[in-house]
Amino acid sequence: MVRAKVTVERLTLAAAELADEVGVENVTVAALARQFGVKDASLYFHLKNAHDLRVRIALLALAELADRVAAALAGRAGKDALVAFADAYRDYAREHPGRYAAMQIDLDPETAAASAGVRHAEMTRAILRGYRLSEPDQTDAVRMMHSTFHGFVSLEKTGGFRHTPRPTDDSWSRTLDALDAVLTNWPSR
Amino acid sequence: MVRAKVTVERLTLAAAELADEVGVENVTVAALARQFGVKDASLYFHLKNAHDLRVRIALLALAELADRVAAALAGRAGKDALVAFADAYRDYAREHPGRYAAMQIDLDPETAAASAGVRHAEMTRAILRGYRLSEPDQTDAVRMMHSTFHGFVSLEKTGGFRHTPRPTDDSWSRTLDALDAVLTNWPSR
DNA sequence: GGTAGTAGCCTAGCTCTCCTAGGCAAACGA
DNA sequence: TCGTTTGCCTAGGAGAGCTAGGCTACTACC
Repeated sequence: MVRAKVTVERLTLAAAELADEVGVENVTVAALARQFGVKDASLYFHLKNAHDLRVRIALLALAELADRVAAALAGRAGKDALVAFADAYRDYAREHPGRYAAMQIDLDPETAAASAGVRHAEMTRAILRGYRLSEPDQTDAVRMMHSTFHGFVSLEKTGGFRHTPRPTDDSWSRTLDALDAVLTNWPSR
Repeated sequence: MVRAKVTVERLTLAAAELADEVGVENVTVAALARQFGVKDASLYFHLKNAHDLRVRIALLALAELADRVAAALAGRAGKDALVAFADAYRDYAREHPGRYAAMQIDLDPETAAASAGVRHAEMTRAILRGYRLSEPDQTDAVRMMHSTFHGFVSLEKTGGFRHTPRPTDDSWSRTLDALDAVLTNWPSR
């Protein structure tokens, strides 16, 4: 009998794929065990508990997304960089709805600090270098950017835009135009 | 023996309060039954299933929020109206985190169309009358506004802003300033 | 005011998930 | 070769979701 070579990494990856297919809330230890041809109890050798599994999906997703954004950002500046960041973010969320949803569970502070989430913050700030904003405007702008991206993607997914026929792609690019405009001309107090 | 007078309305309200205390994901038919001093199986006379319960919480929340926003909007226009809307939205989300989370579950199209969600859309459009935007800019602006509000509130709740010391209240009001600025001067193609 | 119907609860019982405890066997290092 | 560790197993309990079917109390109607 050949051992199945179950590792935390393989479990996490399989769980992430499962999440994209059936949603994070349906990612269950039992289902994962079935996929690996193993009893559910056996997985508790690798995982602390079910919540631990979801956290691992979240961390995987944060790292993957950070990689994508970094790649998209390479060699760009100003509005180019803004759009590249935004598109990479939205594309990832649409390709991996389960992973994206997992990213929204709140991590405890230490875990969050050690996650790839900090890379996002750094990269967002990097974009703003093209817009010459100083603190605390920069922090406010980062928060607004992130809010806009996350809010749009989130509402698009849950169908919040369905009642109007206009293609969401169009609204998305116009929203980015608006964001670029307001960053270029950030209102002073 | 006095009958407990369990009705769908009372169940939904109790469930909503439970959601605010322990989170929607922990709102269980069994827990609700315990609160009413009744066996869990009995509640299936009033509810279709557990998902039905959560949907009812969502619809309640949408209606409550629409009422609040409507009240906040009365007699205001322009930026005043924008800020009043936004604050009402954010305050509701912070006072009722469970209800707010329930609002994010995706309703099937018919349910959504019959919900108070449409009132939100109408009121958002009403705000934009102060900014003189014509279609399709208006739709794009509505979507951007909603995205910003939802994104900010959502990230604030899950701790997405925790890594920077700046008070979120300040970022919030500056974000609204920025939103007002970009609505006033919506970039033309 | 008796009686039929229905509303509203019950018990019993199934399935599924999460998780713990304790056991056994394969792989590996000394 | 012989422990030791690693990685799976079985057994089993708690709690959630849900169905089927039964009992009781209130309601309405003749």
